[in-house]
Amino acid sequence: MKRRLTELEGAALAQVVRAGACTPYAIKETFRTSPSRFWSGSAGAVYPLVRRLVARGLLVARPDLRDRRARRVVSATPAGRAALQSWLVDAERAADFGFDPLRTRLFYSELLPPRRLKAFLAETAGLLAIGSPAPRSDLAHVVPLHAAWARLRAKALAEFAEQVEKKPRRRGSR
Amino acid sequence: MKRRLTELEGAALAQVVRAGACTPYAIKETFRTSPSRFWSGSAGAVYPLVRRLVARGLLVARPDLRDRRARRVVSATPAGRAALQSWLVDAERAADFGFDPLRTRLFYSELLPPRRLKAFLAETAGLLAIGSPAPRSDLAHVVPLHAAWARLRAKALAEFAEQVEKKPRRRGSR
DNA sequence: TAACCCATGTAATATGTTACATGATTTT
DNA sequence: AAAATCATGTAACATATTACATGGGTTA
Repeated sequence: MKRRLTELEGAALAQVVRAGACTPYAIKETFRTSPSRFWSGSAGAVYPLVRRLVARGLLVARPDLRDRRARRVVSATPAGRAALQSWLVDAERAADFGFDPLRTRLFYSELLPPRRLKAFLAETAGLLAIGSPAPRSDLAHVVPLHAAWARLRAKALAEFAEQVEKKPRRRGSR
Repeated sequence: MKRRLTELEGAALAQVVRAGACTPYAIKETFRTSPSRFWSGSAGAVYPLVRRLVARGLLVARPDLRDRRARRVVSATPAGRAALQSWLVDAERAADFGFDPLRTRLFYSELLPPRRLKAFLAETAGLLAIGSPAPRSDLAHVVPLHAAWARLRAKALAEFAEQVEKKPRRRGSR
C-alpha cells in the first residue's frame, strides 16, 4: 500500500467488505442516504473512487452476467482487506475531533444576539429530536451506535442551552 | 448573497468577526491549530478563500502600513456580517451529523476480530484521555464547549467498549 | 405509456493538498 | 549569526460538486 487510505476510501472499502460484494451504485447509495452530508454519495465522487481502488489493487470488479445492464460487482482483494484493517485500527485518526456543524456554530455563538441564539438552539433541538431515519442494517451494533450518537449530540446541545439560560453570556475577562 | 456559505467560508468569516480585524495568516493559524484535522489550515486553502470572500464583498482588505512586510488586514463588510448571521442560525445544517472518524470506525467495527477491536478501543481511549490542547480564548463559552465535547466522545467510546465487553459480538439475526 | 428508479458514467468547474518560494522579523 | 516564526503567495496535482447524458427495468 502506497499511502494511508482517506476516510472516504476506507469507508467505501468497509462497505464493500461488509456487503461481501456489491455494485458501485450500492456503495454510492449507502453514502447518499447516510445521516451526514459529509458522505455526499455523488456519482462524480464514488465512481472515480472505485476506479482508483481497483487500479491500486484493493478492489476487483467483474461484470454481472445475469443482467443485460452494464452492471459491475466489486469485491475486496486480500490487499484491500489488509488496507482496510490498518485503516480501521488507526487510533490516531479516530481520536481526531472530526467535524460537527453544530459544534462549530456553538463555538462562535457569542456572535449571535441572545434572542437569535435562543431561537437557533430551540430550532436545532427540534430537528435533532425528529432525527434522521436510522440506518437499516442487520448488524447488532449499528442501530444502537447511531442512536447513542444522536442522543449525545442532543445532550450536548441541551447542556449548552442550559448554560445560556443560567448566566446571560458575556465576554470572559480571564 | 448568491449562495449559502460553505462551512469553511462561514468559519473564516466568524473568525474575522470575532477578532474584529485580522490577517489572513491569523485565520489560517486558527484553523491549523484546531483540534480537528478537518480544518487543515493550509495556505493553499485559506489565502484563495479570503480572496474569494473579498471578491464577493463579504470581506475588505487593507494593507497594514505600520509594517514593511506585505501584510494585509481583513475585516467584515455589512454584507459579510449579514451572511455570517444567516450561516450561524442555519439549524438544518447544524442538525447534520457531520463527520467523526471514531464514529465511522465503530460503525464498521464488526469487520475487526474481537482482539483487535479491543486493542483499538483501548488505544483510542488513551489518546482521547490525553486530549488535544484546549483552544486559547478569552470567551467564556469556548473552553467549556471544547471540554464538554471531548468528554462526550470519551463517554460514547466507553459505553461502546462496555457493550463489547458484555456481549461477545455477533451478526444480528433480525 | 408515462414516470420513476436502477446503474453507469463524464464534462466543466470548484475546491483543497502538498510542496515550494520569498522575504521580513523575532528569538536563541 | 543561525534558526525559527511571521506572512505572503503560487504551481502542480488530487479530489469533489453540479449537472448532464444514456439506457434498462419496474411501477402507477
